[in-house]
Amino acid sequence: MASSGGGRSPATAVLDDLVDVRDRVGMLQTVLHESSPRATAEAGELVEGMMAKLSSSMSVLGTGDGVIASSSGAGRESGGRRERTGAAASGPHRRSSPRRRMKSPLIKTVTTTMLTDGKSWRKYGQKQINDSTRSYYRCTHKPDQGCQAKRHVQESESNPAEYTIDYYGQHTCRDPSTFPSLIAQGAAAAAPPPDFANLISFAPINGSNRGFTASTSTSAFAHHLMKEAADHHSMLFSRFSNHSSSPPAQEGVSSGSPSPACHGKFMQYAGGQFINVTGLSTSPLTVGSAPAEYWPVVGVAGVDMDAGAAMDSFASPPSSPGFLSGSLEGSFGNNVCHWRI
DNA sequence: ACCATTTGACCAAG
DNA sequence: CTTGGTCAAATGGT
Repeated sequence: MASSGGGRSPATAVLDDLVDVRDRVGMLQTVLHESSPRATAEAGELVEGMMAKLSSSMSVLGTGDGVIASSSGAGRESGGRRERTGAAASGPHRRSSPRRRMKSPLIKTVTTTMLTDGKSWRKYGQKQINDSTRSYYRCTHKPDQGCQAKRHVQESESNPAEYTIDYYGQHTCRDPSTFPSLIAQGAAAAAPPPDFANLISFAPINGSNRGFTASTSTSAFAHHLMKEAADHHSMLFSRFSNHSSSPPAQEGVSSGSPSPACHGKFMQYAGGQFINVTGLSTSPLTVGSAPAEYWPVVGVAGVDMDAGAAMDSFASPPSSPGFLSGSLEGSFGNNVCHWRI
C-alpha cells in the first residue's frame, strides 16, 4: 500500500496501521459532522480522544526508533557534479552551530506523478541517490511559523515520471490558503469549522513551477476568495489575515484564473478523504491546509490519477466512500490529473 | 531588489 | 570511510 514496501520493521508496520486507522477515524469525523449535531457532539469527543491517542502513539513510534529507512544503500556521487559558475571558492561557508540530523518521524510515503500536494514547500537541498534525484523540501512556513514538516521527493527508479514522496513531521502551520475551505465548510455545515478538521483543496499550479520544483499553494484566486469571504465573515477573516503577508511572494498561480477544468468543484480533504463540498460554485481547486495537526495525510486516498499513473502506492483506498460523490479534473503544471471521488 | 532554487560544502550517523 | 541530510552563497526569475 502506501508506504514504501520492502521489508518493514514491526514498528513500521504498526505505524502504518496507526496511520491507516487515523485516516479512517478522520473519515468518521467527517461523516459524523455531517449528520445530526447531537450525536456528533458525543461521537466527536470519542473520535477526538482516539485521534489524540493515535497521534501520540505514532509520534512515540516515530521517534522511538529509526522507523522506515527506505532507500537501499550503494549510493554514490559526492564530488563529481558539474562546476559551479564561478562561485564556490569564495569562502568556506562554515557554521559554528552544529547541524542536527533530522529526527522527524516518517509520517507517510506516497508514490505519485504529482509533486503538488497542496502544501507550500521550499526546497533546501538535492542529492543524487542511486541514479535518481532526491530533493529535500521543508515547509515554507518554517521561518515564520516554525512548521517542522518536511518531505523528500525522489524519482522512482522504475518510472521516471513517478516520484516517491516521504513526508516527515507534522504541519503546525496555518496556511492562509486554507481559509476559503474553512468558509466553505462553515457554509456547508452551518456551523463553525471544527478545530480538528483537515481541509485541503487543490489549486491548479501552473506558470512558474517547472516540473521538478515544489509549489506554493496560495493562488491569486485564493486571495480573491479570501477577499470575498471577508465580506461575509469579516471576523473570521481577520483572524487569518495576519498570515496573508507571510507566504513567499511567489505564488503558484501567476494569473488570476485557474484552468477552466478546475471550476465548479470544491473539494475538502478531511481526515484523510476528499469530500465534495457543495455550495461554492466558482471556487478553484485551491489548496490549503487547515489546522494541519494531522497533516501529511497525503495519501489522497482513493484518488484516481490520470495518465495511467499507477497510484497503487497511495494510502488505503476508501473502503466505504459512500458519502463521497462527484468527480473533477484539473491540471498541475505539466500533469493533467483526474480525480474520481 | 527580492525571493526561491541551485548546488558544493559541511556535518552526523552508521 | 560512506551515505544521507542540511547549510548557505550564488544564481536566476520575476
